[in-house]
Amino acid sequence: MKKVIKKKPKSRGSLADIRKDNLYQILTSAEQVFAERGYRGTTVAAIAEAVGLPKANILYYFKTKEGLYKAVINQLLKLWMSHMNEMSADSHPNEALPKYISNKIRQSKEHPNASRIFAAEVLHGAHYLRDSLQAELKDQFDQTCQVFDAWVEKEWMDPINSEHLLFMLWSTTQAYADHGLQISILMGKEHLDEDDFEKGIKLLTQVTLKGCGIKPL
Amino acid sequence: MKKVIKKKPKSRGSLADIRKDNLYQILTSAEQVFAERGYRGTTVAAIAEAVGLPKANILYYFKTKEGLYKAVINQLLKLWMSHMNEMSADSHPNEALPKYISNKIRQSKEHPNASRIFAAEVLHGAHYLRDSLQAELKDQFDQTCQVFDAWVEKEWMDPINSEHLLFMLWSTTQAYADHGLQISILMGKEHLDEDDFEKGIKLLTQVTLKGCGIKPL
DNA sequence: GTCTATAAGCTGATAGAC
DNA sequence: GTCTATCAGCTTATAGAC
Repeated sequence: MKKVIKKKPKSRGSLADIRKDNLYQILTSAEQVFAERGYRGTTVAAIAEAVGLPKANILYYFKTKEGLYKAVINQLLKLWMSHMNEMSADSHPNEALPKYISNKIRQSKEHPNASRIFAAEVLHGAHYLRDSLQAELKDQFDQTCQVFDAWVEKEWMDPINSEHLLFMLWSTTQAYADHGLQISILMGKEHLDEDDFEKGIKLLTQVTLKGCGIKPL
Repeated sequence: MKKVIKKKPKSRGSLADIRKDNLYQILTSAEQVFAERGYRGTTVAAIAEAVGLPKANILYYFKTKEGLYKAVINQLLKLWMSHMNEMSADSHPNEALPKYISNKIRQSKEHPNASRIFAAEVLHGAHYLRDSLQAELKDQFDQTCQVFDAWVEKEWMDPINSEHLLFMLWSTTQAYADHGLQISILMGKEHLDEDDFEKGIKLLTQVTLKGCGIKPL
């Protein structure tokens, strides 16, 4: 409830270093708190406490709560899209798809907050993300669908609906972040462990490859 | 911004009827608003406006905002679980699985708000749903996993991890509610139409059945 | 750059007239 | 049962001393 520790590690640092360091720490803590409580449920005071700075200091670096939130989600979209362009028309699906599934699930493990904030955004109308979705993400989406269609054309996989296949890949892999709590509760665990993520990767790869008629390596 | 219409259709109704009718309308409108804005983003005033009643009237029927929210999510869990017990050990997967997938996606179409509120709950810690998840849902989950294992035992499907298969079914079918906005944006549409849901059902059924090695009918 | 104190506005909840 | 008026508390954001 109360700030326990106020840290002042400003030794050695120039002003620019302090600024950079503070910005980084604020963004990191804000990501955490926004993911846990959602935009409206998050108070600037809670972020300040997580960082270990007074409230006014947060608003010194980011003029408004909304500005801080936008800064956070702009980082996230890049991260979220980062593995998609690894799938290209000349890569073979029996290699590219397992790699994509594995990368996305590992991302759900390493950066669950990115996925969660993103999911909450979409769930509640994507007010701050709509433009980015229509621009950057739509581009990536169309390109990846064309890759799938090319794979079908070459008879490397069964005729499938490329758009819905991509929706399937997204929802199944993100589930390990967005529904991670539900999954761990149903498995009777406190947290998902490495073994759970590996089993998820294995099942999704198995079902997806065989389900799309892709011959294994 | 302002209440446009104040409706008073209390003609003919007894007091009990009025009460029942108001309770129903409040719960319905509240579900809508909670789904759109989340728990913290929802104000009692917004619900009141949606129903067409003064704010104090909402709080007359439901003592607190939290109480109203709990009433809403308790309805949802029942709805959310409603199709799972249609899969039994003696039903054959080539019939039961397509039916389940179809039912769940149709539910995402007919009752997207149920799925969205549920998703937001889990996303932000399941504070109001945790007990129900550990009790009722866990029971259903374990039973359904046993059904899957029985199917594997009878060699009606490939050896698969039953737990993660169920997570896959949930996330893919719910996506048409939870990520519906994202999907429609990427497809360049205002809303998903019947054709989109049918294509989703077709792809998921195709990939899941073949991916699990289930012989078609 | 840092931080305390405070202003300004919103929100859940209640009192009390009808 | 219905509804207006209002209170008490919280939250964002700013002013201004250091």
